[in-house]
Amino acid sequence: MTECLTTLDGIQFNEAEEKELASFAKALGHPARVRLLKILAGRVCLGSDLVDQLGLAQSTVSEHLRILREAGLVDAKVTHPRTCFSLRPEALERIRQLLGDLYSL
Amino acid sequence: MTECLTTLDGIQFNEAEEKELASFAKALGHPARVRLLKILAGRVCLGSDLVDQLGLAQSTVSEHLRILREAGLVDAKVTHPRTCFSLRPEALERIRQLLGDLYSL
DNA sequence: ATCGTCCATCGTCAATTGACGATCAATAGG
DNA sequence: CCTATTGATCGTCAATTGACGATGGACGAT
Repeated sequence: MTECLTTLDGIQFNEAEEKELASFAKALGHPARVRLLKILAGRVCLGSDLVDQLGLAQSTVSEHLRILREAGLVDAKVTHPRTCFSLRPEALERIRQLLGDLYSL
Repeated sequence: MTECLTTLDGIQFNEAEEKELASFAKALGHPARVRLLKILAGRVCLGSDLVDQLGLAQSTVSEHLRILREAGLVDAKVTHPRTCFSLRPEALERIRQLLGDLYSL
């Protein structure tokens, strides 16, 4: 245990927030998912012309959307036979907040 | 190609920025790395008492640090036999900017 | 020159991820 | 009831990740 410039004694970790941020980040950690968010940021809702936009197989896009939904970044409203996907801006705001907590404390 | 609430015609993608954000996010996408950043946010520099803090094997911590360094989130200055790790706040600022571009455009 | 310390790297293993085609479920419309 | 459409899910495969112990390299100090 060598020395640091300042003590390490007083650090308290917020494991919940660490996991929360990591989980958001993981969901964001793929270019296709970033692109999906970008598309959904502009327009309110989408069917799956998202598939056309991404040039990936339908099942692949569906999987990316599932990840984004599970992370809370995207919302899906089913109005059969279509599903409307939308961005959840609160989630992005939350990420910014968590990032802020990270290095301005 | 079904209908969207607004057109999809005019979207132009910035693939470089998408990859940049995804790459940052990927590096952030693990609780141990978030914790490392949290530690490095508070103090200027560290040896590897980081290992003690994380409770992971030295090689594992070293690997997490490598990922953070390669992503540009962390800086390492070698002053043998120690290495000083520090946060690169510009990187976090850049992430916030990329996030902002995502949903306020 | 040797030793100890610190950190990176290697090899390995299990687990997860990303992509795909194929299939399934639910509904609207004929 | 049948069909077409949309999107979720399944199974599979290769590739990547996360973790570890072991090893190696670079100093500083003895």
